[in-house]
Amino acid sequence: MPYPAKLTTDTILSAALTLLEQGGPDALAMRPLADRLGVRPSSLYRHYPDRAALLGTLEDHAARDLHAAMSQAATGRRGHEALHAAAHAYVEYARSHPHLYGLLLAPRAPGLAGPGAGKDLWNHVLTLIEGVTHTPDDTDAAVALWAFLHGFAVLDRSGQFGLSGPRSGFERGLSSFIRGLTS
Amino acid sequence: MPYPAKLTTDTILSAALTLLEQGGPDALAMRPLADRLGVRPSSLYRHYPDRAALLGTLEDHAARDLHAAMSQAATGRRGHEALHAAAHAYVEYARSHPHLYGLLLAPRAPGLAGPGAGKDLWNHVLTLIEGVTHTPDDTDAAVALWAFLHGFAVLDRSGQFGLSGPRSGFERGLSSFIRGLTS
DNA sequence: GTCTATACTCTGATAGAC
DNA sequence: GTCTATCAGAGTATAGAC
Repeated sequence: MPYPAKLTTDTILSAALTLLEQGGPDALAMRPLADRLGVRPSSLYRHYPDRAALLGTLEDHAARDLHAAMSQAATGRRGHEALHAAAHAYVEYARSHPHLYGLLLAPRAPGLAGPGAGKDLWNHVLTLIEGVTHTPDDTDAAVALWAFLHGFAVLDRSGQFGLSGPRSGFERGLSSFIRGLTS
Repeated sequence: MPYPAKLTTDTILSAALTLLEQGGPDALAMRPLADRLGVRPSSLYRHYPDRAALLGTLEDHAARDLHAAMSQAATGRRGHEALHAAAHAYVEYARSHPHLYGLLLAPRAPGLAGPGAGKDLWNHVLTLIEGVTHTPDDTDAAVALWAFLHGFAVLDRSGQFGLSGPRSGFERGLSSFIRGLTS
C-alpha cells in the first residue's frame, strides 16, 4: 500500500479529512495523521505551517463541497423547486458529513470573518431566495432561511427528537417559511 | 476572599460556570478550576466523580436557565405575543451565555438522549406553538421553530454576517414562519 | 475532605542530521 | 523532504498521608 512515499498537500488533506469525519475535530491530531500517512509528525510541517492551517483548508473544502451539492441539486429547477431541492441537499450534506459541516459555522476570531469560499455559498442562498420572492439581495430572508437550515441540521444531529420527528418537521417548516415569505 | 475553605458542589459549579463562560469548554479544566477555588485538583473528585459529571450538571443548569428566561418573557402574554417574546428571550440568552448555550445541543452519545431538564423546555415550545396554531402537540411545528431559533443563534454568534444583518433577519424570519404556520 | 506526590497519555511544535 | 530526538506543556485521574 505504501506509495512512492512522498507527501503532497493533497494526500495530507485527504487523510486529514478521513480522520476528521471518523472522530471529530479532536481526532484530527498531527501524530495520528502522520501515522496514517506512514510518516513522522514533523514531516507534516513542511506542507502545512501548523494545525490551524490544515483546519482552515478543510473548512474551505467544506464550503466548496456543500455549495457544489446544493448547486447540483438545484440544477434544472427554478423557484420553489430549486429552493426545496437545494435545502434538502443542505441538510443531507450536514447529515452525511457531520464533522466537516461542523467546521463551517464555528465561531471565528473577530475580524477574520472569512472572505473565502463561504461567500459563494451565501450568494447561492441569495439567488435561491430571489427565485421565490423576486427580490434581489434579500439578505434578511436569506439569513432566516440559512438559520432554519442550519438549526435543523444541528437538531437532527443532536438526536434529541427520537427517530421520526425531525424529517417531517423539516418539510413543514420549510413550506411554512416559504409560504410566509411570499405572502 | 477565601471562605471557610470548604468546597461544596455549588461553589464548584459556580466557579466552573465562570470558567466556561470566559473561555469555552476547553477552558473548563480541572487544574484551572482548582486554582480558582484555592484548592488542589484532586479535591474536586470528592464532589464530582469526573469532568463529564461536571459538564452534565452544567448542561442541566443551562436548560433550566434558558427555560426560565423564556417563561419569564412570555408571562402575561398569549398567542403571537407570547411566542415572539419567548423567541427573543431565546436568542438573547444564547447571545449572552454563548458557551453555556453551546452545551445544550451538543451531540450526545446515542441512547443517552436526555430525559432531564431539556424536556421542560421542549414542552414549553410546544405550548407556545399551540397558542398560535391551536393544535396540541404539534411536534413538527415545534421542531421547525426550534430549528430556526437555534440556527439564528449560531449564525449570530459566528459573525459571518457583518454587523447589521442578523437582527432584522430574525424579525423577518420569525414573522414569516408564524404567518406560514397559521395560513 | 483536603493534602502531597505522582502516574500516565496526549498535544503542538522545533532543531538539526541526513 | 523526511528523519531522529526532544522540548514544553496540557490533560484526567489515583494512592495514601494527614
